[in-house]
Amino acid sequence: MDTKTKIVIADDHELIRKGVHQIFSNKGSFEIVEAVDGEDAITKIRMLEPHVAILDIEMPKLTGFDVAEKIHQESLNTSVIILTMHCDEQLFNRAMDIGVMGFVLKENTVSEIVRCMDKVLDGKHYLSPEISEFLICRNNNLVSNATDKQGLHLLTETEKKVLKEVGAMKTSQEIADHFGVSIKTVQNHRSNICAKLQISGTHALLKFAIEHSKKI
Amino acid sequence: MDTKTKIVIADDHELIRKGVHQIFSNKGSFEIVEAVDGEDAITKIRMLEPHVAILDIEMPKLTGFDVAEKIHQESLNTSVIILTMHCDEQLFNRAMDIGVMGFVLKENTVSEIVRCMDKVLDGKHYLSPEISEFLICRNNNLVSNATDKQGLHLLTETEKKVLKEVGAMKTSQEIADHFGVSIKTVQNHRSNICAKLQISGTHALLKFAIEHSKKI
DNA sequence: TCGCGTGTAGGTAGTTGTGCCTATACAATT
DNA sequence: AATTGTATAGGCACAACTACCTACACGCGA
Repeated sequence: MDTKTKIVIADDHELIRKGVHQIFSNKGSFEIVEAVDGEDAITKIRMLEPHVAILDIEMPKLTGFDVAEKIHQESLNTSVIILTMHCDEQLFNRAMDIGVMGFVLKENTVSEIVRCMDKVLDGKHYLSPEISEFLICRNNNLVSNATDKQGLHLLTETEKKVLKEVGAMKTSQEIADHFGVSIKTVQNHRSNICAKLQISGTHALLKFAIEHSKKI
Repeated sequence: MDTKTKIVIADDHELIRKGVHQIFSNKGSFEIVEAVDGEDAITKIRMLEPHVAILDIEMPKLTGFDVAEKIHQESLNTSVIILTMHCDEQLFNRAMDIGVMGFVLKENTVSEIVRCMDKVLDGKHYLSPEISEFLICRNNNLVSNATDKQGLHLLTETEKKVLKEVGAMKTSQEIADHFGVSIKTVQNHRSNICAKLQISGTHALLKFAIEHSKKI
């Protein structure tokens, strides 16, 4: 049985790689692979499919975000920890959108990286406290997202009510019963909503409704 | 000129009060006042209007939340740091709703409290990384309870990969193409996943996948 | 009054996913 | 050698949603 936790460390600075390598090689059951740039990283991640990939953002050829996006697109079973020097809100937001599990600053202590690894291996998120500020901003800004509102404000009240029920995982029939109308009416509303939101596909509306349920 | 930073420490445990007191009295320019319960705290905060109030949640007479709410209602110019033993999602959400600036666990290190104080005095938020998970859940409007994970660990690797793709809004056909297998295989995986997760209904799996997409 | 948006309702066809079967192949375990 | 778990693949009936149509009633503004 291979009980070792596989991790890939990608950073173009050898010092950082060695430092992280040192931290976890001292901790026992880790199988550690280093990558010197983004392409090297994604190649090794594809091969090994490690439990965790620790990625620098600024690397030659591919950024850490590019690598994280590929991991996500290819549905690789690898959690991403971003290790960066920059405490920057845009960078952080991009990381959250891609779905990284950890975000640690290089200025943080060694114990921070270890705690992050523990949490991520436990399937949880870990953010350096320095950047929790950004997450709170993100949290408070949820309602006023320009692109989302463009679509939503086009909807009539009835359509919004229907969309709300769709987001609550109700079928068209259930919605029709709830409002005392025909199922065809509900289906028409759904079609019209799709058209206004410019979405198509079998379950695009359901996904939209779930993701925006709090804003409707 | 009074250049000292005024802080009030409210906790019914003397040991905690003395500990925090010690930390900041060693750091120089702090004027520190202790309070033994919630009523004592709000009285002293009204009088002094300190820059920061460090509040325990569980205190006699008034909880830390009650005190924080009064501070907010009376528009006192005092930032609140909640210092608690419990890493609890409900408590955290309540704190965020009231508008506290800091949330630190007693199990955290001393340096954590100092960093928190620095950030809050700088007008920023500070959250213990242990609870950033809750904020992400809050952000994503997710529920992170144990029952979810109990289901997830039953899944095989292939099933997890399929579930991941489902959460990315891919159809069975697209997933089949992506993995180079038959659509029937994918549909079988979906059925098996539904059975293991004990969910049923036309779109229950899609909803589950979307809501848990970050954890798969 | 005419047009437009809105809410209502129906038709038909096609796609997608579920539920419930069978079945084969392979690996690990018993 | 038999069993179990996993991944693979197919059949069939049914449910749910989409896509693209028509149609009518109502109210509001030009």
